[in-house]
Amino acid sequence: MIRRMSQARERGIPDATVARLPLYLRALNGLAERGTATVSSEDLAVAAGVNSAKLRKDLSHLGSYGTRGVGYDVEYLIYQISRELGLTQDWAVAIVGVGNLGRALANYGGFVSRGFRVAALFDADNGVVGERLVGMAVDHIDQLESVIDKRGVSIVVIATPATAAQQVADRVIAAGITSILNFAPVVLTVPDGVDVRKVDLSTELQILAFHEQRKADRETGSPMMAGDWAEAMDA
Amino acid sequence: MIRRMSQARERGIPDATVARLPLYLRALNGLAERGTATVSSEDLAVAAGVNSAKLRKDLSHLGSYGTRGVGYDVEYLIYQISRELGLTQDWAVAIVGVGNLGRALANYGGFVSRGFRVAALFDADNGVVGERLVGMAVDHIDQLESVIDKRGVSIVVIATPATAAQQVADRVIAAGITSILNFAPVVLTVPDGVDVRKVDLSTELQILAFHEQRKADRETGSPMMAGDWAEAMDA
DNA sequence: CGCACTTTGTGCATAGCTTCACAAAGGTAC
DNA sequence: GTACCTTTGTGAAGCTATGCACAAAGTGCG
Repeated sequence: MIRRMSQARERGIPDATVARLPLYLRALNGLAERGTATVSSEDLAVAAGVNSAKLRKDLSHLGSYGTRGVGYDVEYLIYQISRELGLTQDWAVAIVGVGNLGRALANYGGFVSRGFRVAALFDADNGVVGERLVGMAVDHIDQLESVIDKRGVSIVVIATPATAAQQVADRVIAAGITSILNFAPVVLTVPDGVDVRKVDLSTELQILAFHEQRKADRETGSPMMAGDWAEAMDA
Repeated sequence: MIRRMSQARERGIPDATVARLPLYLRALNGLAERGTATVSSEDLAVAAGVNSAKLRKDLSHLGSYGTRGVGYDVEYLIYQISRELGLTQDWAVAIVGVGNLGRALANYGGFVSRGFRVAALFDADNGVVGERLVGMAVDHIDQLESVIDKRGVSIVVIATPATAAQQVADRVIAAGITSILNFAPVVLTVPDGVDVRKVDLSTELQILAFHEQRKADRETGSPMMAGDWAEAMDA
């Protein structure tokens, strides 16, 4: 096969870049709504909250879609990023676990937006099964494999209690799923080839607490000493 | 001031390390519940899903808390990590926006767990104000500054619609808050010294979609061509 | 006491990411 | 057509993070 693309595109966009593309896409959509036709890397970088050199390097991994002296065509760049991210096709998403979080996710507007569609909802609780959300009846978890198969689900969101998460993961993987978004606070063990992304509220809070504490320490100049273990453990 | 600590502790733990400490903490809590007294870096690394050398290096940034030939004392390490993360004190957290997501967050068990306490709930909708959740009445957003001050809130979770997020951020920052966890899909602009962490569902889904597409491309060997813009834009 | 075994803590090489700085490329005005 | 202006795309340097591999430090047994 001939290597058509410029060397930048051969294969493999850095993970750090992929993680930022959604950010750029959102900023671009905002610009498009306001009717902006072209944008410079500098302005887009400000809108996305990143350094402009980084933005240009990120975009250069997709190809050479800018015009020197002018900037980037907003609509065209939206299309190119969407295509790269695989948003020009529709992804059928299943949500497992229709508790508070599952409901929030199902109702989340940006969810249904470009490229994603809630195609199935599952719960183990018979009090919830049958309930309708966003025009979709909740199926019993027993139906997991058959419904996933029937509706062409390719991404599964796990919003169950921590104790159920691994079991759900095992089942959906056995059913052929290779992309999982996990909200349960556990480390999922999965075979190679399966992508798991984790969203973890308490982790984020803990990281914030760390920095908040650092700021407080810096002001008072009195970090806690290392020797106070025994005392503190009494609490 | 005398530099007491070993050189590893002088100041500044790498961000990448800080981001993993909550993970280790969770794994350790699991071990503690099962009654394990000591654990090797190898076993803990498996439980946390990371490389053991990385785990040891991460822990070495906190100090030298292991015993060669034995491993780490589980309880002691839990305490040290908790202390480093600032979880030995209680953080009062306010949730702004009591929609589906806000409710899910307020009810989230792991939230209230070690170190964090929901101290205030705010909403702009008078239909929601006054409602009780987790033993806490929802206050009107007008009361934001006074309630934050009165209850000693130091971390704010923004779970509002995207359009309201920046405004809420501006107000809580003016009220002295320097740590924000943002669930709204917007880039918040904040002054130096304010930490913002973002949790973004659609970003995560888009990253998954990217990898899912890559897998599909690899199988069929037919990535979409770059020239099809005009056609695709008709859709 | 000494030897064999385990496991930590870290020096070092490597890989990946970020940022600077600038040449190359395109647009515009006259 | 030329001179000037703007902005991209990228080489190169610096920084951060990762993972190997091993010396140092501790345990336990005979």
